[in-house]
Amino acid sequence: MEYNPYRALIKEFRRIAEEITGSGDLQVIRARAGFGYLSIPLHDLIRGRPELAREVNDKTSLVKSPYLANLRFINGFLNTDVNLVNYGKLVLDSALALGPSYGKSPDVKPLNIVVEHTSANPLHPLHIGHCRNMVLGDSLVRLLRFMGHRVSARFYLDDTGIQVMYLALGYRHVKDLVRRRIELGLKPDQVMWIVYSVTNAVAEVQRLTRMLEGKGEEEYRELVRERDEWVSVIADWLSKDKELVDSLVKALSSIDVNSEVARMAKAYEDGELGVKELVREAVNLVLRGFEETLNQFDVKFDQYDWESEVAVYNGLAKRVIMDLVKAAPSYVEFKDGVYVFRADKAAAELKLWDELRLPKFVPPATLNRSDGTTLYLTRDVAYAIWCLTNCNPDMVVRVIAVEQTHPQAQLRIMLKLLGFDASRIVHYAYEMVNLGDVKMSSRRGQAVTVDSLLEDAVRRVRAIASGRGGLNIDEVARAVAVGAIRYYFASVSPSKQIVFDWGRVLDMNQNSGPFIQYTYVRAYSILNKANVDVEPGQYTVPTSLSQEEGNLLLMIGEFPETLLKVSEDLKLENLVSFINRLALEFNTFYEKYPVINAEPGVREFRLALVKGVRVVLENSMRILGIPVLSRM
RNA sequence: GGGCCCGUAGCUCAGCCAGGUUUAGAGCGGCGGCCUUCGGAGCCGUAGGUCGUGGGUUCAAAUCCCACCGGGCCCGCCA
Repeated sequence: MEYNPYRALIKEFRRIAEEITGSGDLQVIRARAGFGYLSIPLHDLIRGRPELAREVNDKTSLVKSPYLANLRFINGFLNTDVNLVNYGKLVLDSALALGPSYGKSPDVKPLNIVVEHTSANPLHPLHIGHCRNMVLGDSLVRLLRFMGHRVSARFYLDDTGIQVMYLALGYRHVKDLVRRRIELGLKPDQVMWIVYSVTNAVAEVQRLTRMLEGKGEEEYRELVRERDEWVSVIADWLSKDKELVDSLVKALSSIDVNSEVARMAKAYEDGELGVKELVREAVNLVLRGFEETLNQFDVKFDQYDWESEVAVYNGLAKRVIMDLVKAAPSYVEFKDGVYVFRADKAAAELKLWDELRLPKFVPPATLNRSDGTTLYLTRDVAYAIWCLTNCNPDMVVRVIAVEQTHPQAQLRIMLKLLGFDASRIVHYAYEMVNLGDVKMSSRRGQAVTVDSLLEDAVRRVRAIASGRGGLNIDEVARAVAVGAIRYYFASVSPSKQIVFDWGRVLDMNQNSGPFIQYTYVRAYSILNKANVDVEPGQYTVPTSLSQEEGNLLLMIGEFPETLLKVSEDLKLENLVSFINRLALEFNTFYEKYPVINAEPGVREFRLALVKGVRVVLENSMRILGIPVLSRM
């Protein structure tokens, strides 16, 4: 048995090649189709040494190895096939014996890892941008746990930001209406979205109206145009919930929203009781909505870190500024009541680019508002310090949109200057999700929510599944929809922008979550019907294998190595494409060869093979959070 | 103006970090087939590509380097 059969195979090949060539440090690559399975380029070695080339060529036929076959020297490459009878047995025995742990690499040193993800501001329902974050983050959590690391999944809850105060202010005036709607079954974050967006719109209308005074004609027109946009935001919400919006607008009309919000922000940071209660109540309502959505996708957090608790009330955020002044006075400027951190200067003078993986340009950062309240970045530094101190992580993976590259770079520089090991903090950046040519704006009420995406997917799946009897359609539809959505977001490199396309997400054909689930069901039902449990060693690999059987053995053998690389690079999309290839190959095999009705001997082998495929599919699905179904 | 990311088939994307062999891979969509066999959300076949452009490095470039073109994001009291 081997935890990583592929690696064992490579080791064997390298050993033999080194023996033949008398040279060490050879690089094994996958052979191109038609040239065997593995290959070692020897061009450098044999250049100008024809006698060595001849020697290598002669020696290949003498090699004896249980795992390698048909070693030959072609075009400067040492190519080899695999002895599938022996290697295939090693692979299957390993997959069968290890089962749910097949793919784990026991020599990976277990680390303490914090994965912080989703971390949406508690203002409105999660939208498809958050969905990408959530899927990536939760899959990383599952992946790293599978590999044996101790992972803490954390949601950084920004309850201190100015935007939350808009939500809380609006909520103060329509509490009863909000409560009634939630009691009637509306999702709390959905209701609070209206409150947040309308309050924001009223604030914008007020601000723009004030700006109109004494402006020239052109500027005046521009401001009115901008104001009209916000008026139409209110109008849109009005058409959805007239009672709530009417009474909210009426209540806010007598208030200077912007200055009240600023006052509340200060009061909340100071821990003033009334405001604190109000904000917590509002935030908790939105959070209840988040959790409903997260549960649908089986996303669990070990901890919600409330920013006010981990960064503000403990005084850390303010101390960050003072400590920075002390530790790096030449990089902190003070003017007009505001501290500015010269990240640009620090990065350049201390040459931190490589150590902290910084972009070549990092802009300066303002650390506080002139009214004394803290800014997000400063609180974020405080949170990082809190996290490094309290969670004792070897690595902190933060799933955060790529547009925050600069603030995240500034954060690492500050941490470094404050004496912390900032290189442990990894900004796992993902590109944004667009709706065609419009950028989403939850503030303006323009966003596709995760809930609506899921419901649409469920509807779509129901249409396909309704023809099948004897199963709980609703439960299955939900699991398949979740699988489709998770697969889609995990399959695209985080560095690529996504133009959101319902058709692609809801595609249930090959290269999709449902396709993987379906393939698993096929494997499962064969094994279920055969009703025998194949154990390691209870079968022999036939000498005449089909192409498909051989490919499946090789792929099962590659799984641990693939997974190891995926977990080192944090590239989930490579796991996705691996299982898609495996599923394609398995379905080809499935169509062509009987398993249960195969002749004795072959039957046992094929059952073992199917079981091996099932093990790899199941482990992969668990890592990607694709629900595992036995019927669908 | 500066920095970062993306550009591969009509469309959506792997492959690039650690270059490798003669035909650069998937899916969707086209077109043509397969329901007497373990579940057809499947399978088989077929058409479709100057790997954005131009240089360079190399025995060898989609992959590394440089320049340019196209798209996106960021660049001090939002997050």
